[in-house]
Formats: sequence, C-alpha cells, structure tokens
Amino acid sequence: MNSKVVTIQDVAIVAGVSTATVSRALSKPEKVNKATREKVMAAVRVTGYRINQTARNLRKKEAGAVVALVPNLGNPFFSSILSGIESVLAKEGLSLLVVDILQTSFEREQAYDYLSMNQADGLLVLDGTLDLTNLNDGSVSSELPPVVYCCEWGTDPRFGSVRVDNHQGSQLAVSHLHTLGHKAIGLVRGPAENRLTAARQEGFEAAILKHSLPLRTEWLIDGGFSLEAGVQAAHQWCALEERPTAIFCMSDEVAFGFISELDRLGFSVPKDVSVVGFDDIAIAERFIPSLTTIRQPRFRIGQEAAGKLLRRIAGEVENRAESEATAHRTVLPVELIERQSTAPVSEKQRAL
Amino acid sequence: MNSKVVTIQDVAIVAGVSTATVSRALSKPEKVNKATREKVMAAVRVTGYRINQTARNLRKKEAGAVVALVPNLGNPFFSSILSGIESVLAKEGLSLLVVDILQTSFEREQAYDYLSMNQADGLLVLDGTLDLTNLNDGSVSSELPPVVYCCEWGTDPRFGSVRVDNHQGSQLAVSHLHTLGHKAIGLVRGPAENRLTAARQEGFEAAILKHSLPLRTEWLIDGGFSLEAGVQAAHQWCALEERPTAIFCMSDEVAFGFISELDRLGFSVPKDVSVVGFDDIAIAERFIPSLTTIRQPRFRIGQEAAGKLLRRIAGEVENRAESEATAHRTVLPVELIERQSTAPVSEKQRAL
DNA sequence: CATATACATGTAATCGATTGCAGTCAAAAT
DNA sequence: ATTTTGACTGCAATCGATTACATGTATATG
Repeated sequence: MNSKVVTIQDVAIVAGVSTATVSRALSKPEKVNKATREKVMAAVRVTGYRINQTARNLRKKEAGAVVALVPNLGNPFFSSILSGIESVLAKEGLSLLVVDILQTSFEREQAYDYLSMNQADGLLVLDGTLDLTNLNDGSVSSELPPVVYCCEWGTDPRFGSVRVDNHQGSQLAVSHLHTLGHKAIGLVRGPAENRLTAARQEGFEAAILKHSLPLRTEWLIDGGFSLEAGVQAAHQWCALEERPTAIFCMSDEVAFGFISELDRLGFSVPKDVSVVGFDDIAIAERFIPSLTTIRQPRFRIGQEAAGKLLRRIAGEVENRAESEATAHRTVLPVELIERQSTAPVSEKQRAL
Repeated sequence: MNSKVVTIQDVAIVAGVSTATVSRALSKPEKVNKATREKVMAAVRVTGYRINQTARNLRKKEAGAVVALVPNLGNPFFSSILSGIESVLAKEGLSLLVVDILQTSFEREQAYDYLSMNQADGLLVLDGTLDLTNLNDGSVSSELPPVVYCCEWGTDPRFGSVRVDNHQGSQLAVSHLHTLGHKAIGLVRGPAENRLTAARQEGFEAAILKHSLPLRTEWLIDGGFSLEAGVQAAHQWCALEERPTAIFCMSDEVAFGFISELDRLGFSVPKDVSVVGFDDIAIAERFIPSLTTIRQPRFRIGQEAAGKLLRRIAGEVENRAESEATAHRTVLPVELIERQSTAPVSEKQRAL
C-alpha cells in the first residue's frame, strides 16, 4: 500500500481529524473523545502507522535513552548489572545505550556529550575512575545533570550512587576466616587507583584489627579484578616466607586466577590456603572448589540505579528526611556465601 | 553565560553567517571557505555549541544507532561479542542500543519497531529463535531492512549473518577425542529449539560416523547452554548403564556445570571422563581442570557483524562474485584449544 | 434566556539541523 | 570587454510530532 513512510498526517487524513487530535489520541487518550479515539486507532491500524521517535524526541526535548558507561563490556561482572538496568528501563520505554569505555578510547569529555547532544536523558556510570567533576563546568553549569554511579561513586556527593557496603563485605570475609581459625590472612587488592579497592581494603584492615589479627604489609598483595591478576598474586603468595593461611580476593575473577595458578604450582585450596572472593558471579558456585564469596546483588544494583536515575530525570528530588549526602547514596547489603574454598585452618598450615 | 541551549542559530549569529554555512562548516568542511570555517569554529568554541543529534537525525532520517537483540544479557558469552560490536560502531560514531529479550518480555513484533520508529538504523540479532520473517510484511515490504544475525542465522537467506563453522567445531572436538582413543563419545546438546544445537549435533554425528564410532541415542543428552543444564546432564551421564568415556558439551557453561556436578558425585575429569566445551570463554583457561574447548572468536564475530550491518545500512550490496546466498553469510573458523579436561582413554575406563 | 464552564478539536508555531535552489562575486576564458 | 565557470553563501522549506492557544459546542447555573 504505502511505499512511503506513514506519518501522523496520513493517519489524520484517514481518520478525518487533525494531526493534533491524532497525537493526543495516542499520547493522552483521556483528552480525546472515545468515538474519535477509536476512529484514530482504526486509522492507525489501517495505515500501519508507527510513531517516529526522533521527531517526538526533538519536540519534547527528550532522548528516550540512557547511557551506561561500562569500563569493560567483556567483563561478565557487568552483564547482570546491565540486565537489571535494562529491566527497569524497558518498563519505562527507555532504551539503553551501552558504551564500552575501553573500546571507545573514551575521553572524559565525551561523558556528557551524550547529554548535551540530546542523545541521552541520563548517565549511568559503572566506573568510578571516570571523574565527572567537569560535568559542572559546561553550559549546564547551574543544574546537576542526571547521573548515577553504579557499584561506584564519584567525588561530587550530589551525584547519585548505588553500591554495596564494601566495608561490610570485607568484614564478613575476615570474620568468616577468623571463625575458621585463620590468623594469617592476606589480601589480594583490586586495581590501585580504584575506589572499591580502597574501601574494601579499609574494611579489611578494620576487621583484622577488630579481631586482633596480625596485619602484615607483605600480606597485602597488589592485584586487580582480572584472572590474570589472580595468577600473578598466586606467585606472590608462593614467594612469601610466611604464607597467610587464608586470602581474601577483591573479586571472584582474581580468586579464580589465584586458585587456578596455585593448583598449577602444586597447592590446593582450601587445604593449603582458604580463599574468599567478592561478587558471587554465576560460576562461583560451580568452580572447583566452589568459591566462598561475598555476594553483590548485581541485578538489583542495576535496577536500583536505573530507578534512581529515572527519578532524577523526572526531576524528583530525593529528599527523604535523610541528610543531603545520604539521600543521594543507596547502599545495599552484601551477603557471605559459604562454599568449599574455605576450610578450618589445619595443623599442617599452622606449622608453616 | 548561556542559560539556554546553544543552537546552530546562536553560532551563526556570533560568526556572522547563516545557519546553512554553520551546518556545512561542521559536516562538510571542504565546501566552505577556510576563513569562514575558522570564524564558525571560533564561534562554536565561544558559544560552547554542541550539535543536537535528535534534530540532525530527524532531518537526515537516520537514527545514529544500532540495536542489538540479546537473548540474555546476563550470559557472559555475549559480552565479548557486544564489545566487538561496540568497537566498530564507536568508530563510526554510532551508538549501540542493547535490548535484553529476556528482561523485556520481548514480542517478536517489537523487533522492527526500532527500525520503523526510527530508533535504529539496523538490527543485530544474537538469537536465532527470534524469527524475523514478518519483517517482510510491514510497510517496508519491498526493501530488506538492515539486519544481521550474530552467531546465529534465520530462515530468510537474505538476512546477513556472521557465525562460526559449527559443523567444523563439532568435528574438531570429536577428532580430538578420537585421537585420544575415545570410542564412546557422548553429547550434551544445547536448547532443543536452537539452530546452533542442530548444527552442532549434525557435525557431531557426521564426525562420529566418519571415525566409525558408535552413535548411541542414549549418549545424546538433552541440555542447554547453562550451568544448570550441565548439572542435570551430569546426573544423566551418571545414570547411564554404559557411560561414554568422553563428552562433548555444546557450550563451556554446560561443561562447567557438568564437570562440577560430576566432581560432587565423586567422578573426576579427565580421569573418569574427558570433556570438551564450546566457546572458550575467559574462565575456561582457569577452570580446574582447564577446559579443552572449541574457540569462537567472539570479539571478532561482533566486529564482523557490525561491519556487515554498517555496509548494509550504507546500502552497499554485498555482491562479491560469490553466490547470492553465501554473500550474505560470513562463516568464521573455529579452533580447538587443548587443555586439561581431556586425556587419553585409560584402561580403567575401557573396562567399564 | 443569558452567561459560565467544561470538553473536544483544529490551527499553526515550534523543536534544531540539513539541503535544494538561487544568488553573488571574482577569476578565468574568449 | 563580455561571458563562462566555479566557489561560496544565504534563503527558506523540510523532517514528523507536540502543544499553546483559539474556536466551537454542549451542559450547567443564575
């Protein structure tokens, strides 16, 4: 029938009404007479009309989309979060634009290009190292753009953030190991510049002190969040004169790399060393040994972050009676998942 | 300075030229006098002008974005592919819209909403079960919309597709096991309705026959692509009267579930049974035992698919001297990665 | 019966950039 | 000197939907 694109005009003609009425019938049905509405709907069906989002967005000065800035899409840790984000956005009819910072050779400035170019209504930042302070400089100076950190947080306390209680996570890990009788507990840190690393290390050290355990700097191993970092860490552990009988890794991936390389080096987990991870990604339950870890509710983090962003976009200020700062920050609890990679400290281990 | 949004008008005024000139200076610099161009650029800088993508898209009838339909964003298998897609799109200045079909309770019809609503210039489909034949019905009937299947393929041969040689993958797996002396080789299938499952099974059976090995239906275990499916499969294997000494799993995830559950049931890989996976996701190298598997170049698949889609959007017909059908389909080679989950068949195994 | 009120609909401006067409002007060709 | 050519630039229409405002009609009120 129609070789051309069907516009609201065509529908109007077929329905015998004005374009304004068609528009209203579609977006504000209650403002239009029932009979008219049905005429319009019929015309829509006949013509096969589909709304042109671009035109609508231009007029309404919206983008209908939200950008998620991901440090590395290839990392499975982020996929569940994105999934959670999607689930919320989809319900509101918003699209999710995914930007892989690694792949894009992402410049800091580009962060808000998406906002200023009307490509997105808001920003979800999954990488804390991306500092967005200059978001305040631009032409939008007066208003705070809708930005929510996800699993992360930035310097400006006015930006929203959704994350877990990292401090608590470390505490749980250490307490668990302490309960199992471990006294020599080491740490494989995340990336050096990362905020998460700092927070978890802080929690770790606090917990160590709380339990009056020794805190040795040589037991603080530099790592990262990757498998490879875990492999390196294994060699470091191995080279230690006095080896900790338990290790807390700041991510499951490092833990896997660590355990795997240990295995190749002839050590066994948890017999020779207990290992606790962080995240509880899917494979943690099925690794051999299954991994004791701190569960982050990743899907939920995504959902909460998306929800918070949506509220900001809608202009709802979050002013629950709480203080300014905490109103912007949502902190979700973590959970210790006990599995096979941790075990009571053995005689043989003590002997070392 | 500017409380309002800066438009091309403002730039034009500051530069003392018309909006047309500004537009040209920005998008077709060569069509504008150097002096003028510099005036414009200066004005852009002064005003802090940012182009409004929505307006541009409306006028140019483009969307500046591509949609990727993902069956389950939470599955790490897809993240690398998305990463590859992103890397190509970013270079062209296109955005990537990610739609999680699971989370969106995705209706088939919505697949081309994105196209018809001008939200996307093309579609990347990572799920073969999503049949897009009705894309031909709509108002766009005459022209084939830019759609490329990624790791998958659909019924309409005119849609593009980029995938690996699944047949070959199965062959490699079986040959490898055969070389190790295995005669009783089982298969854990993927999801029943899935095209990949069919293709890989076909390749598997062909290879089994080629090597004159026994093909027993009870050795064809129903599975899926998930960890859980692998767990189930382990029980099935266990319940078998005559157990295959080697199992080919249609995905790494199933393989992990399978091996893990076997471990819990008191069996060991590769001692009691050799296992080959498919995909070679990152953790495969670090699983214990490390997983022998068929590597899919996932990042590259994403790149190729994005490239192909881009070409289709640009309207370049792919008419390399090849036949119509094959021109649309890119088939990438796979690779056998030998690791520790497979071993020569042992005396004890033969005894069973 | 006249006026107020609410509701339904149409008219036309608007969102911000792009681009076909026409006009200007100087350099090159005749 | 006149015409041709070509390079720039500006005018104004256009993309498709939304919405403020105006208009018209029916019902309620005094």
